[in-house]
Amino acid sequence: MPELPEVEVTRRSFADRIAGARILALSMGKPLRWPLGCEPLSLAGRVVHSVARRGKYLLVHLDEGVLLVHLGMSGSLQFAPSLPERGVHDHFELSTTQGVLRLHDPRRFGAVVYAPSLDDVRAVKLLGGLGVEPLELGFDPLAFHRALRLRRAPIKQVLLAGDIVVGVGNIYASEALFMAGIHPALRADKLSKPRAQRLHAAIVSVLQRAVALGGSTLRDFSSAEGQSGYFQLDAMVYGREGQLCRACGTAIQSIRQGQRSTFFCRSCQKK
DNA sequence: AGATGTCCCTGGAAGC
DNA sequence: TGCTTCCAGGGACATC
Repeated sequence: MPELPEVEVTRRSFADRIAGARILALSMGKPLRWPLGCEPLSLAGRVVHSVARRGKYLLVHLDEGVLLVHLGMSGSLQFAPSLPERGVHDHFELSTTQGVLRLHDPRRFGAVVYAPSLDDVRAVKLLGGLGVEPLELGFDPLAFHRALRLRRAPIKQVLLAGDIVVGVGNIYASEALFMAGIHPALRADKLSKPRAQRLHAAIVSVLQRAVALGGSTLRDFSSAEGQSGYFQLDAMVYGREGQLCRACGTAIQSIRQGQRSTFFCRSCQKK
């Protein structure tokens, strides 16, 4: 599934090549998560200025307006001078003077939304509530601790909510909590400052490592749809229920938190 | 306001 | 073998 590192690798894979391109046509397949929000033909003639990222959203900046692209859980983007005939799961296509940008998304959890600007209500609704970027300087250990102290929900669910820090998905949340030795059901406001700092470091570490492996992930992902990603190959706890903890040998447990699976080691991770 | 539950969608796996 | 059910995932939204 496309996580923050894959979204970033995707961005880098075509940002430079599409910059400066003039849009020739835009066409949609089956409905995605949200409507585009404008008449597709009205974008013809506009120029792609740059491609940025915020959380798991790609921001395709045009000379006027911006396209917000989210890959959902099964989405992938291709950009090439020309592409093979469209398949049944290709639901968005942008033809430009420099190539074709295509979204392939079987489960259609993804989205492409047009907003006149980032200040527009549509963009603010999607991006306004996002927390800090975990791999940028704004992600500060002490500020992280202060933010956690205001939350009574289980730490795993607070991480997943994405309003304190973005990019910690279901897999990374379990892995980072294992790395920090913290039980996923612990109330966020019960983390001591040192433990919050450990968790902060674990999040940065786990995401940086994923970014470093992102290129191979992307290749795997596009060629092997639905295959377990690179991360599971050496996950410490995610997806390993019943298997032995790589650190202490205790059987890994699985619980449900907010309709999501959480994996942890009851011996290594304490409340 | 924060917390919680629901829903969107498809394909693959598991159960009958 | 063929059916049904469950599950995965991010995140907006409604409700309390």
